[in-house]
Amino acid sequence: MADNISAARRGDGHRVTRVTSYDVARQAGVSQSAVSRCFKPGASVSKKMRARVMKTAEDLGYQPNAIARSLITRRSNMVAVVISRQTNLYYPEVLVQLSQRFSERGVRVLLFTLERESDIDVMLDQILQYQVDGVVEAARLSGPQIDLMEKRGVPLVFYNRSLKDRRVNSVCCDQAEGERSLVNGLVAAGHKSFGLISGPEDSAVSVERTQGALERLTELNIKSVTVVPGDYSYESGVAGLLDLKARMGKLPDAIICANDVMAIGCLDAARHQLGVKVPEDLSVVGFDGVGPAQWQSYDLTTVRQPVRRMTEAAVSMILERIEHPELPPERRTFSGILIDGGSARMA
Amino acid sequence: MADNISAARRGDGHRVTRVTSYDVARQAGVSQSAVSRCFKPGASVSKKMRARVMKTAEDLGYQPNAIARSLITRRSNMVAVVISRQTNLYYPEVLVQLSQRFSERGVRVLLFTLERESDIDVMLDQILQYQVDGVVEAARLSGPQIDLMEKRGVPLVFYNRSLKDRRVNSVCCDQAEGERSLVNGLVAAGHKSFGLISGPEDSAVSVERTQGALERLTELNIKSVTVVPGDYSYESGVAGLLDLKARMGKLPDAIICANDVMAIGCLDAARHQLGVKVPEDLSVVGFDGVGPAQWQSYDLTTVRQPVRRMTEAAVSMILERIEHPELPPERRTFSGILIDGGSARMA
DNA sequence: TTGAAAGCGATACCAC
DNA sequence: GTGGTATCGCTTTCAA
Repeated sequence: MADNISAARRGDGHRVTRVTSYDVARQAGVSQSAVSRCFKPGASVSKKMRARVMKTAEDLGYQPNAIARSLITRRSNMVAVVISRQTNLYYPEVLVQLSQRFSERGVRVLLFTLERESDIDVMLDQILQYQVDGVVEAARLSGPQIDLMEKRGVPLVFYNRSLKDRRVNSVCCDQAEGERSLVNGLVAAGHKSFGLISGPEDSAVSVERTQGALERLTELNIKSVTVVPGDYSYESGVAGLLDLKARMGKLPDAIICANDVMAIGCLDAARHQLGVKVPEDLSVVGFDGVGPAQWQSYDLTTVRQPVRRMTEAAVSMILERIEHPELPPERRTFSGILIDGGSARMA
Repeated sequence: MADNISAARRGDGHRVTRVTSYDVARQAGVSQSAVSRCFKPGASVSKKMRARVMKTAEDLGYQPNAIARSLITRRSNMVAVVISRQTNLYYPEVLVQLSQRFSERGVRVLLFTLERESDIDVMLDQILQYQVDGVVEAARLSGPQIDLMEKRGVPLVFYNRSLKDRRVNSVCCDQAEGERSLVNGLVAAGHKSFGLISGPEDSAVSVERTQGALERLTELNIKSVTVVPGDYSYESGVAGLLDLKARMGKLPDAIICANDVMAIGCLDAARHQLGVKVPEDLSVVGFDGVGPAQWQSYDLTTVRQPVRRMTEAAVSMILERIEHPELPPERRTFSGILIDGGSARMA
């Protein structure tokens, strides 16, 4: 331990050990604790000391080691964000916003993307090992999985998913309400027969949307309703349209898709494969309000999720829970914004 | 320190201290080092010991603390991925793939998204503090910034950016080559006048694309070429088209856009605002090969980047550099794949 | 205000 | 194969 500085480099110039607070302390002729204090906002250090230490820190290129700090403070300042591959592909805005909001608040994001839902157990272990302060889940978790996180004392906020029979923190867009308003508009405009293209079965959001639409259709006494499966992809929107036509014998008056990307696929297939006029002969609606939905070729009628507000809510909710773990579970539900585009005849 | 287990909980059930290897050791009646060894693959532990330890670890819900491990091993097993907001919004595939590839190799991703390029200095400090083992930069870095990372001994791989006058690790798609092949096809098909919509000035990729196209046009002795600025967004594709028309007096034969999203905007504006037939009266080409480029409304002629191969290359390049810091800088350049869609007349 | 010393929770190098 | 002990780089009492 004689000379950390020279020992810190190998012949090839690659640093082997980093500059530590001890190095700074020695160089500045102060104690190591003093150095530590200088980097702690609001600590009691004399002006002279601070200036001296900061100067040598700068010279040596010292940066406090966040890993070591985390070990002693038991705060990693990292939050895990778990997002499904699909969500980021079809709705990248969410991750971008979350990342930005956390970054503004000085919190680092450890990213986990899920290819298959089955990978989640391994991932939870990883998340726990990395001692994140909290988790934002834009994916489904089973009861036992939630139990695990709770037992470990890791605050958890669900983004756009929540288990009905469980008290968890969540930020959601009101999927059912959004669907109901779409149905209301369509029915009021005279549509009589409906086709629905649902999303992945394992997506709670997708189920809520399809259920919401179905319920409202039933309430309004609409009899002709057919549901076909989809998986949120463009291709499944195309296939869904053809599927509906085959099953119903002819096209319905309106098609309600569980997300925008499928609606876009459906719309494209109607126009380009079947030569059907949208919205004159067929109305198509989606959900999400993604960028492409506004493109002139589509001008989709849809429900936009208030992503900015939702991500802000999720971020502050998790940070509050980190500060105050005793806070009771909270559910924040945001209404979507009906975008009356040109892909559907609405009242 | 008498009873960690009971001390580990407060009245409300929130864990305050985690289960450590000491807890497991005590419970299992073995040494703490033994516990550690059991969690290290390939360590010499007897079957009996391993079984015993794993059992109590399971019972207690013990997971090794990755932070503590990182501190002693000087390996965080985390890699920083720096990506611009734009890249993830317009081209989400990249981040999804990178994340997936790292995850497969047992490496965690610390995500940094850049809103403005100016934020990058603060971010680099953050990256260094968190002791990441390496960095994948899908953003521009200045010379001094690269110096900083090198001085700190953090391996760095650029994704689709590289400084000409610097030896750095990078994985790139050959932007210029891609543009040249687009130009070749367009010129061979008889297009005489060209409009170019460039991307953000601070994006090296965008500059390479526009330059590549310009060079080839010059080589082929095409005189009528106008360049207008864009920013990669759909809106700037729309504006670019109108801008080109205004500046040239009439529309060119072909428009070359620095990315797909602008090409889509351009195409939409041509068809829906100007009533121009694409590709009959105007050819439009893009670059990237994003999902929407293949949608039936667009069927864009473009150059697809081999994202899968590129992300694989970036991931293995950075992991190799982490294992062997002495490896010399390497540049891997991939050719794009020409997608001969329906938005341009090509030879 | 400052410095000495005790951890945080693991790994790794020792003897045994 | 197993257990003791010295780190890793920091924060945090506790005296001075």
